[in-house]
Amino acid sequence: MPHRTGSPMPSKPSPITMDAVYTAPGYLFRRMQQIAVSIFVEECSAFDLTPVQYAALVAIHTHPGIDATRLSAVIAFDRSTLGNVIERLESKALIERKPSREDKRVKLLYLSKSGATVLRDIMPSVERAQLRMLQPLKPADRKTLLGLLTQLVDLNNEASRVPLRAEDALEHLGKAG
Amino acid sequence: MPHRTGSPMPSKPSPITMDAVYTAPGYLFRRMQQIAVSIFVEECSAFDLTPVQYAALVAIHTHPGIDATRLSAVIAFDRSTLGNVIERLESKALIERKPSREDKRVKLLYLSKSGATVLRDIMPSVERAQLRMLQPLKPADRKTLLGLLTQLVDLNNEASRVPLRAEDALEHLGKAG
DNA sequence: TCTAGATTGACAGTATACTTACAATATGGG
DNA sequence: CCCATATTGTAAGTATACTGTCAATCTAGA
Repeated sequence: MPHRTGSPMPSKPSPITMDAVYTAPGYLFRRMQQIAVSIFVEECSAFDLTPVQYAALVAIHTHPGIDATRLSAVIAFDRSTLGNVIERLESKALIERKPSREDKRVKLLYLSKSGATVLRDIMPSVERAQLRMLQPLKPADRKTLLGLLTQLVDLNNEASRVPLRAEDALEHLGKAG
Repeated sequence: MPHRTGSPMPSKPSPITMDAVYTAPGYLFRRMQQIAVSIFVEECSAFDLTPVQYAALVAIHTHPGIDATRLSAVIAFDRSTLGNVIERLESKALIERKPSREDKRVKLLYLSKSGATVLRDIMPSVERAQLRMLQPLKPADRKTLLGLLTQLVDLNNEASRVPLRAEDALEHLGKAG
């Protein structure tokens, strides 16, 4: 078979079918994300918390006094998006924002009492949701899928616009407000 | 082991850690979706099409004269969301909307000439994007992951708010405008 | 046939998720 | 010490993705 170097070899155009969409990884990831959010919201409806708001609460619980920029790195959200999330959590009185003494630009984040209560109480519902997402698969397949997904997300970390930087969470420890 | 019936057995509360978030399927699906969109947009930047707009174009190409409600079932989007997507595709002149003669409520969707051209030309970029998403895995693992994901999305179809109804696409065939 | 109920597209509202831009503030090199 | 540069939070703009609701229209049962 002849093989040109330089520009990529023009291959036969693939047929444009819905099947090509349905079997594409990108489509499957989007679908699975839709399904996951739907299940989460349903299981946690009593708490009026979205998946993102839940993740933010956990991170603030784990890193009290973290600032918004570091929080965005720890849960891999965009900084701008996170601003709105924080606003909503504050308006629900689940978190508190206090200005830092050391850096006038920074607002440090803490769980409120009611935030800590909600977080503690929502855990069983969150776990139920996570189980339900994988429920249709055989237990061995669940493990396989989780393992491969974990690998893939880790290896593709830099490909996303907001890479996860879990280690950033430690940097606020010297900056108590 | 004692076992109460009625309410679920209260199990030991799990520790609240970021690791619990990072290993949860819901988190991995969200991350993977972020990464997939980022790769798609990067590879297809020359065409100024989002993944959703691309899927809509393919579906309209495959089912010319489909209406918005049926389109939403075929690509598993919410009907309201799809309205905006259609508007944008129309404003870019990639599709055309024509009122149906048989049903005054319905607007039928068709690819424009430039829509067909864009769709044909974008295919190689889309394929490159789909490959890149799974690139970090060994080929055998890519197959395994895709297989499990396909199963899971299919078995969880009804759990999402907007289940896929691929067969709905056929119903417009009697309704030519 | 006539009307109760369903469907269709549109709109408003909420919540991610990203982009770029900006002012206030911090920091480090010269 | 001072200024170029970087960081922080915020805001405006775009695009999903869902919830409702609504009016126009269609359809089917009594």
